[in-house]
Amino acid sequence: MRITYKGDYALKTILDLAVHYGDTPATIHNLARRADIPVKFLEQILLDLKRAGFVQSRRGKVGGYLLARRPSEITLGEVVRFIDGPVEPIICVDKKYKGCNDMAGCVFRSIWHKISDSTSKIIDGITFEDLARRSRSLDPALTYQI
Amino acid sequence: MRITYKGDYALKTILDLAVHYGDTPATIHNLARRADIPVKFLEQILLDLKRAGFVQSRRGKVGGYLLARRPSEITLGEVVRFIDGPVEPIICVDKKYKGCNDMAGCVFRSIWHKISDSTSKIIDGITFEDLARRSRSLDPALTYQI
DNA sequence: ATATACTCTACTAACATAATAGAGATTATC
DNA sequence: GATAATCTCTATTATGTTAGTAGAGTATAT
Repeated sequence: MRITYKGDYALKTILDLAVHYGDTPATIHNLARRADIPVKFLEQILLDLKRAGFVQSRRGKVGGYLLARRPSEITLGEVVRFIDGPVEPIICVDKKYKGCNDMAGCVFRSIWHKISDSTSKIIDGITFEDLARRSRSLDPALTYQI
Repeated sequence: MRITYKGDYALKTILDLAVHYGDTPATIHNLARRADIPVKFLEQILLDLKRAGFVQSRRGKVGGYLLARRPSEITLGEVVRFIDGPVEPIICVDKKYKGCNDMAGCVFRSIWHKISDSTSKIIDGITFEDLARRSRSLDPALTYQI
């Protein structure tokens, strides 16, 4: 698994929305500014996240983005997989992968599987409620921020 | 961490050399054929592995490649890191990474660190002697193969 | 000598990443 | 109903990485 800029930006944005869950919608502009993300890039990312059901939007004045689900119901793993793909270190299961002509006899497969497993255990056990709580305790100012 | 074709090929090749450790040198041609790797691509990979001290070569007739160290002294992690780079899922420590303006307040960092740790524990605890043994037990024919 | 093998540098096609650009659609408010 | 603020959507582009390919050169056992 590799987290790209896009993934990094998506996670930071969802965390921002989780920290401010219950508030008025956050505009792309503000989300971009707070996390230092190029506005036009974040536009696209938010559209993706919206189509996937992570966030919802409101148009027009007083518009912006909100989480579509409660922070406690969005895991880190879900978002990572949606943006950056499977956690497997190598896609030798995939039909497209030409490098594996000997699935049964491959001693590496069980190792890659073990790595996927341990990674999944970590990212699937963390929700954005957890992350928002940690974030608030690192910087209590966030709790009152509009 | 993502294993590329290059990494996959390097691991398979070193495993092949480990399984046949003590034999006469294996030619690029044979190594490539046995693992279904493009010959010219494997040439480059083996030169890299040689420069890094994993393998040694002999030129001319009866030439080929041998492991430069005992299989028990080469870990999976060493080879993976050499070919495919660090195991960290995101290089937010790196100076080049522009996405992190808030190292101290980032709740994700400890998570990425945890993932690197668990991955490292797996790949650094496995040597090519282990892998060769597993490989032989999966396909006993390999033990006697020239 | 010669065949067999490794050595080295350069080049390239395809794809992924990280944006940027610009026109369009919706809505609160005056 | 005009306007400003905001989201929506498609296209384009620059850069880097990956996965090779090409070809000329060097060493050595026989």
